[in-house]
Parts: sequence; C-alpha cells; structure tokens
Amino acid sequence: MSQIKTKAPITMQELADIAGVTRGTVSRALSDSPRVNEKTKARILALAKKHKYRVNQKARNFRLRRSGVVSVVFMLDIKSEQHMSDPFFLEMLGGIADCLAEHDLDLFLAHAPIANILELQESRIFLNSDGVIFVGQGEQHSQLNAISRAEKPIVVWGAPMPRQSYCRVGGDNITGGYLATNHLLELGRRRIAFFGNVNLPEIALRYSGYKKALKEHGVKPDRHLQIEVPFEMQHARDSIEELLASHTSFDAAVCSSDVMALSAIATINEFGLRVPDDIAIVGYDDIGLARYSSPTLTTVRQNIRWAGRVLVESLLSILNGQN
Amino acid sequence: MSQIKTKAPITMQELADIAGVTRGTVSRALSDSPRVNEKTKARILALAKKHKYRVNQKARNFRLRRSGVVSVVFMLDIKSEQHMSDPFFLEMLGGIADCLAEHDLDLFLAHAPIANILELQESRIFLNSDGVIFVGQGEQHSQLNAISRAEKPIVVWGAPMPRQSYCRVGGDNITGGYLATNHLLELGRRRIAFFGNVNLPEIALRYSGYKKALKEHGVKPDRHLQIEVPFEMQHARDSIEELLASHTSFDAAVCSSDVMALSAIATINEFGLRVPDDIAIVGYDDIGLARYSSPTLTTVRQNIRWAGRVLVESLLSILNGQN
DNA sequence: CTGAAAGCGCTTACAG
DNA sequence: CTGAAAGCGCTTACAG
Repeated sequence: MSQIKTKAPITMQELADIAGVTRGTVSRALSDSPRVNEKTKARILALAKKHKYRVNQKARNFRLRRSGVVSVVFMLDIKSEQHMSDPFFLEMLGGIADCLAEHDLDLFLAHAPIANILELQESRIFLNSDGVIFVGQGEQHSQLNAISRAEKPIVVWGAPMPRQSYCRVGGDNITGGYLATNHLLELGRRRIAFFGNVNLPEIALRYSGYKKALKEHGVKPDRHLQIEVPFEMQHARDSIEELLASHTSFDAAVCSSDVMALSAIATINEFGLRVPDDIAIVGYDDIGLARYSSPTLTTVRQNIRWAGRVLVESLLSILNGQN
Repeated sequence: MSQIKTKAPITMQELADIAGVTRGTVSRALSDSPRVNEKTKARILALAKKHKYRVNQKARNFRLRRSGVVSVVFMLDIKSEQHMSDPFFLEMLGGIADCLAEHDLDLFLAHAPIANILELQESRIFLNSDGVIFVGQGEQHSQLNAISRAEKPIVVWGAPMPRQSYCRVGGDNITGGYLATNHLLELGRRRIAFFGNVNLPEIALRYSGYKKALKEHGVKPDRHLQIEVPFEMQHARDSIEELLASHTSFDAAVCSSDVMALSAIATINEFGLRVPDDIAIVGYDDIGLARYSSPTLTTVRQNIRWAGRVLVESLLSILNGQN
C-alpha cells in the first residue's frame, strides 16, 4: 500500500485550547449534548465556524468502532461490461450515493463479479463496512437469507419471497407486468411474447402479471412465447435473433428492461420488420436513454433514484436498531 | 449521524498475545519489515492466516494520518441524469474502481453537480480524501490549475493545455478526430459535419484532427458544418433537429461521443433520412451499447477501462512523491 | 456543567 | 531482533 499523507487541518484539541475548555466539552458541544452550558455551546460553535473546524470523521468513526461506510453490491455479474453499462444500475447508484452522502456515509462500490455472495463475508466489502446494499437478488435468495443472519445488516432490492429473512425493497412487479401487457392488449395485440429470465424473482412476478392481463382479455398464454432473454445486451440479441429465425409468430413483446427492449428493436429491424407496426415493444425501468430513443420507447416506469434512497434509509433504520 | 456499531473481529493485540510477542512485532511482521526474525515472521503470518486476522484498515489509515480514500469527480454537470447515464462514465468508473481496490483504497463518488470546482476544496470530497480524480476538464482549466497548487494531489482526464500545472491523462484526440474524419472521406463523403462543443479542450483537439484530415483530402472546412452539439442526449437531439430543419446540406458527421452518435442516428431517422446511405455517422468512445446497436456504429476506440487504471496509478505516483 | 482519563487498533521512533 | 511507549483525533463513562 502506498505512503499517503495529508496535511492535517485544525484539530479538536486546538479548538478546545482556543475556547479554553477541554476536548470533551468541545465534543459535547458539537454533538449538541444537553449536558453543556448553552453559552459555552454557542461560543464553541461560533469558534468552530470561525476557524473552519470540522470533526475528523475518520477519527470519529474509529472511536465509535464503525466504518462509516456502506457497501453496494450489484448482482447479475457486475464485471461484465454489459451489466455495469445498464443505465438502470447507474441511476440506482446515483440515488444511493446522494442519500448516503446526506447521512455522512461513504459509498464503497463492489466491483468484482459475484458468483457466490457467501464469499463476500470474508471480503473487504463486508469486513470494511457497516452494512451492505444488494441491488438485485440474482438466483441467490437462500444465500441472502444466510447472510442476513450474520451480524452485518443488509438490505436487498428485489422481490418478496417466501421465508425471506432479509430486509427487502422493491417495485410492484406484478402490477408492472400487468400494465405492460395490458397496454399491448389494448393496442389489439394478441400474440404477445414475454422476454426475460423467470428464474429471477422479480421477473417471475412480472410474468405472473403478464398472465393475469392475458387472462382478463381472454387470451390463453402460450408457453412458446415465454422466452428466456438475458439482460446482457449481446446475449439478448442472440436470443431474440434465434426467436425470429424460428418463425415463431408474435406481434408484441413485454421486455424485462429498457436495454433489452432496445436490443429487441435493433434485432427486429435487422430482420426487416418494423417496430411497432409489425411487432410492438414495451420496456421496463424508464431509463433516460429510452425516453430519447427513436421511436420513443413505451416502458414501465420505476422511480429508480428514489428507490436508491429508500434502500439507504432502510439500512439506516436497521443500523439504528429500529428494525 | 446514525449509531452504527459493528462486531469487531480479532485484533492485532490478540494475535500478538497468541504469538507471545507484542503488537509492534506483529505489525512489523505483517508489513514484511526486514527488522524482524524470519522465523518469527513466518510464525506470525501462519498464525494470522489461521485466525483469519486482517489488519483494521481504518485504524491503520488513521494512524498513518491518511484517509485511504480517493474521490472521483465527473465533470460535465454530473447531476443531470443524461450525463450519469453516459456509459463512458460508467466504464471509466469501473476501471478506476478496480484499480483502486487492488491498492486497498476506497472510492468516494462525488455526486453533486459541479458549477465551480473551487468550491470542492471546502467539501468532504477534498477534506475526506487523499487525492481526487477529475474525469474531464469541462471549461474549468484554470480552476484545475488553481486546485492543483493546493496541498491535495489531483489527476485529470482530459487534453494537454498550455501552462498546465496539474497531472493529466488522456487519449490522442487529434489522431482520434483525424481517423474518424479520414474514414468518412475514404467513403467518398465531402460535406462532413463536426458535432461537439469545441470549447472543451478535448473536443477542440479532435476538431483540429478533423480539419487536418479534410486538408489532406483537399476539402475546405466549412464553418457552418461545425455544430455545437451538447453531450446531453435531449439537448443533442434538439440541436441536430435544428440543423436538419435548416436544410444545411451534409452527408456525414463526426460525433464527440457514441451517445451523441446514437442521438444523431435517431434524429436523422425521424427526418426520414437513412444512416449511412444519406448521412454517415462516426462516434467516439466505443461504448458497449454502440457495439451492439443497429446498424453497428463506427466509432473511435478509447480504452476507457484502461484509462481509468492509468488515472489511479498516476495519482498514486504523486502520493508516493514520485511526481 | 466540566475536566481528567481511558481507550478505539494501529505504527514507529527509541531503547536495549 | 524485540519490547515499551507515545500518539493519531476523537468520545464517553466517571468524578467532582
């Protein structure tokens, strides 16, 4: 590790000397303790401002035996450029980062691909942070359950699951899937494909919303129209290409993400078909890119930034013992 | 701030007790100091492994009077979702994060929009980190110069500038602009537009590469074909729309980013024109999204992840006093 | 209401 | 080669 030194700014001891009190009193004044005289407190606060004093958060966290760091782990093979490139993750990250900063907490970004998240428990990601935010469940629901029983608090973005012992935050995937499908049904489409990996809990719920909408319109779901399209862009294109080559007939598709929808549009165009004339597409997430694509992509909106904030607030609640 | 506590793992004192030595010796053994007996060292290392001991980086950094944190600031109005969504930033972030992790350093992500970066000097971004990486120069070259004269080391991704007192890492923008333009010229295009804000140093260099290529092919640059297209997607589309509506004739465009190129393609399609038949487009960056768009986007490749690593290594060199 | 003191987990001159 | 000790900047029982 490198030899890094930083010129130290004014210290609490120095401020105490200036104020003619001890560190203890300054510390109490700064944390607005009721056990310090109001006048003393005001004087110290004024002095602190005047001398641009700021508590050294590192020392504070160290003293408090905490790290002041929250780790963020993006599931779904984060190393793959495709996934990191998905704007969904970036917007989520933005919301998390903003909220964490407001609470004076640092963000530690997990960067490695996570084949088995149980291994994380030995890593810096866990050892070096006060809590961990998982974005997505992948197919590791039981591992998440196991981890949640350890001492380190976690929160997870994803779907509700049976016997779920971890704190979860997530959108209403059933309704989302329902709305997307319903939109296509009302456009008169009847051969509606569902693109996505239903082994992922969130996608499974959207699929059930999809089936619910079909049922309401008297359309019988066709197993052959449930296509396991992966999130990763190149794989998505391969998968959709295969579908088109098979001449399976369909006139619309509900996609599991906007990036997947954009992949679908590009692939369909390459096959000489038009969107939405020949095949109508609905995305999911409402990323910025989708809003400005051509033609404008119809999508199911998730307020991703806000979701990021909720994840942080939930984690803080646990850390503060409010469950 | 919240009351966060973490169950402490085995401490250096405990390991010292087990080994029957003092903390000092353990510390030296772990840092591979030559001043400790090889046998003792081996014994301590084995014991450390056995008991899964890991040095508490927080305490270490605290003792070493450093934060162990590097801040990353993305210029260009990071708050705007459009910019955060630009895959260029994400890939750069990935490279930076990986390299930082290998050096046991944390990544602190600046999230606020940066109107004037001089204000950063009072903020957590500076106060709480050992160094700062700026991705992009914006139009704040002189502010960067000013900041670099402060005690906190910085490195900047961008273009070389006259009287540049900060450490810079960047691509060869002149050659990049030249290659992009040359490609179009060899396709027989002669009315080639340049899309980008030439007030940004990097873009200005690409523009000069563009002019150089034109000159070599005996094409006289047309001022009206230098269009100040912003990076931000919606603004890019507005700007290109305006150009198309003005009936300025052009048969190709060199774009300043792949996202800009995608915006251009979408806008051109909306005007009933075809790419590349009517107007050929070249992007810049080589983001994953471009690779899989339809039709595949021609672009100038920057190895963004690798660039991120170089930024980190450069910063570490400065921190280690190697300039 | 305030001070004196211990201690968070580490590193590193200084002795020996 | 190793130990004893000081100290990084803070917080918080414990006295008074």
